[in-house]
Amino acid sequence: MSVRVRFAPSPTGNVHIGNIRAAIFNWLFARHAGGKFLLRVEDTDRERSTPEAIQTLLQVMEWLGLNYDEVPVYQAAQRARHLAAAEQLVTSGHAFRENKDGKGECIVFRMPKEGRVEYTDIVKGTIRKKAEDTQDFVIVRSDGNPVFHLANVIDDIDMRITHIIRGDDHVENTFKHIQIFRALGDEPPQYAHLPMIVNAMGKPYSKRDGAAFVGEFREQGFLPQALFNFLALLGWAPGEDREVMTRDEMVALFTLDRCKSSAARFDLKKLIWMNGEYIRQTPAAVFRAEFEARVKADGYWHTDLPAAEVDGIVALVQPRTKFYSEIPGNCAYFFTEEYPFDAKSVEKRLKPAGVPELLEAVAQRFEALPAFDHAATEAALRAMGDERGAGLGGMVHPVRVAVSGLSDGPGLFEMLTLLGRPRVCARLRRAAARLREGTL
RNA sequence: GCGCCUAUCGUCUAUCGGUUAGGACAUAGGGUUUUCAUCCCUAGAAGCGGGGUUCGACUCCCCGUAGGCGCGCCA
Repeated sequence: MSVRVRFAPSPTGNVHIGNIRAAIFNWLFARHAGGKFLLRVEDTDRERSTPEAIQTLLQVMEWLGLNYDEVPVYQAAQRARHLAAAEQLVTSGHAFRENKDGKGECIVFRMPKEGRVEYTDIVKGTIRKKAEDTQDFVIVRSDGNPVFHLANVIDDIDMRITHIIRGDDHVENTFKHIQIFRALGDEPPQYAHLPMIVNAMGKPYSKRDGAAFVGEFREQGFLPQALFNFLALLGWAPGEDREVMTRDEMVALFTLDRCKSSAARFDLKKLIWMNGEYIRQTPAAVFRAEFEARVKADGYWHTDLPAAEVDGIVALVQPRTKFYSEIPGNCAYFFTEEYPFDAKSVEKRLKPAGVPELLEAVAQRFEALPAFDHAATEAALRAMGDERGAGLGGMVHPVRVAVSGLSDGPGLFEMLTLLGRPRVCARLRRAAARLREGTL
């Protein structure tokens, strides 16, 4: 029988990283096996399941490249089918009607009370408990609506799901689900319960731990490939010390028996590192599009910059970018004369005595240069550093801060060349003037 | 409270009874560089505790401890 798995989120407007990680594992499993990856939208909560929420869900999946097969199933549309199954269970004696607490008549599923229930979880091994430790549970509410457990199982039957890969907060539910499958005369599918993702404190990862939703990572400028790769490695390891992998490699390597069963902490530092790896691999044109979007959103962008200059900026910025949202703060000086100055850098590099004179002397020297390029500017600063006994560093640091407002960034001479002589000299003189006025 | 699950460097993990317990992130130091990033080198850093089983346990079993999950007419 060919593999059929599903991702069954309830659309609430935000997709939690724990859920999307489950989707990733399902997807990898299906693609590895050459099976089907299906989407089932569990939209029975009419309050939260808005069209916008469903759109968000679909967008997130597309962004991460989680393409699904077949037509998505909307659980709310299966209501009649769920209720029919409940009737069938009543008829066969596996369920009964009851008026609990006077709330009206609901349908309760009867759990076996003798022996033990067990199942073999692909990642957790055999899980068993005494039947007496399980309890009957409601499958149709007194308002006539099917409950999660019922709907979930019926849909899995209808979709001919072969493997259920989900978070391990469902291990207990599985006992219930298995009994429903059997009561309906179906063999339960295979189960694989994934460990939870926890925060730095070892507690379940939530909103309070920073970004918890996929959309937030996207906004911060994480690449889908990086997030995908990173999340895939939370609870799974292909062995052989493989970490940064292409999607195809992950598909080829993925197996459930290499999944761990203990909780994994979300290490943002490692995600940031990995994202940097992916950004450096990104084609320049792709990076440039995102770069432009980010700078525009921040208001610095102007369209009259020659394309070649933008290319130059991108070439300097891309190699040192870890995530896109840090771009505007690092690049303002490429686009405006009103670039902000970092207070600490000003204090350290521009406040010392003699700096205004030094900046003006540099401007003068630069203006006298026959050509304003990397070699010439470097030679000029080296010479001045020697003359003044300040060394190259003594020249470079004040100039960098004066010209960019920051103490770190691309190589200074690449930066100067890109900015061009007029802008560089004007900035040096203006910084000197402002230092004298005390407005810096 | 009852039940189920889990337990290797700070973090993600490798190890399927025999290893100097390996890799990556992070950290520290060094090299390259004008800064940052990259790149390279180096260092420190781990088997929760106690019993077994075994010639030999991180690995298997039991107990304890800690944590997680579940115990809804939520999903």
